[in-house]
Amino acid sequence: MTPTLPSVAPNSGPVSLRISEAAAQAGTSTRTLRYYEELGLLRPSRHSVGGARRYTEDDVARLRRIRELQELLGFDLGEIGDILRNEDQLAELRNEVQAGVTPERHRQILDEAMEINNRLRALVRAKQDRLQVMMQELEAKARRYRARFKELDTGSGAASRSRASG
Amino acid sequence: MTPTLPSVAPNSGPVSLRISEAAAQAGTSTRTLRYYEELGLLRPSRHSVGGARRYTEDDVARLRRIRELQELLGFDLGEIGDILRNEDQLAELRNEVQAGVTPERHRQILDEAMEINNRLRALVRAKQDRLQVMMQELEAKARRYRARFKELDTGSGAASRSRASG
DNA sequence: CGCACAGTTTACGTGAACGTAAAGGTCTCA
DNA sequence: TGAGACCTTTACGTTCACGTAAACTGTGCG
Repeated sequence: MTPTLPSVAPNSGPVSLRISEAAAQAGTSTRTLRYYEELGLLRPSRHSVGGARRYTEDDVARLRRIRELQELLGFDLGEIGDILRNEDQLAELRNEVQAGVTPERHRQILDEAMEINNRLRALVRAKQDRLQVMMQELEAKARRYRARFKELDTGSGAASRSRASG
Repeated sequence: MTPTLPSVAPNSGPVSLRISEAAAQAGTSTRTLRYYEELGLLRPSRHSVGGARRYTEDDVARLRRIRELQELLGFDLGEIGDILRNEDQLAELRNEVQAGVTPERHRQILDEAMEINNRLRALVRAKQDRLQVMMQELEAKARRYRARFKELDTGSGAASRSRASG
């Protein structure tokens, strides 16, 4: 049988997923997760006693985030690393793990985060605009196609076929 | 000097661009154009006497189309080839180069085009939706960042810094 | 305990999309 | 008639993002 997780209690604490499960939840492979870890993008929050990677739901969320930045915005993994590292710094500040941080440093990190945020939003807007243009072109084409279908149907008395619906 | 184009008349007929110019207009490289040609994606409409590639504005438009499908929708060059080939078939029909085409064949090609069009539109819509979600998340983050800036500013009496504007 | 499956590291392989260099041909101008 | 910028083909190189295989370890069940 497939080995169950080292469940201390039947279902307590943050649910730990093995690597194959985490990969499946994000629609990717175990190799990909190990590769991301190698690049410093995604570290499992925990390990089993034997050293096997155990992922939390937050880890999976981070993984999904990576995939979105990659597939949707077209960043390479290096750029994604830059983005994530900055957010991690910010998270560290919030957790006040770093009590001895100066307000200047705090402000600097916030500035960086804001700049990245601005760049991302600009990029998203740009993509949205381009997609809208493309969509309009596609719709125009669809209209032309439909017109040509009508032409064909009226031109010949043939019965209308199965047709992909707009 | 840079050799001028074999201008029969100062500026008549479809403007022919050399490969470097066409590449520049699409923001890519000459290698890329030759590669696309190798894959059957983009053939220059004309050649110089000596055999050099000459691209029309339509060729450049097609090139830009390829880049959009690649960068915006994430297709690989093989899939883009499928899409373009179908559209080319349709264009051939319009030009009635193929006079001996049966209405059945005509309808079949139109059906294929419509199906591709539907798939593309669905994909664009999906991307638009995902981008919108991402944008909302980014905006939420931006708001949190701004709140933290205020925290910092009121917390200390320091002068406000240069700040990235939202 | 031992089986079977999942996980581990290490390392080489792969496909896509070009980059780049070599060796030569072409086109226009001076 | 060069000079020089641009072009050609051929072919090997490169980067990214993993895939895949090998050899080994760990985990849970019967």
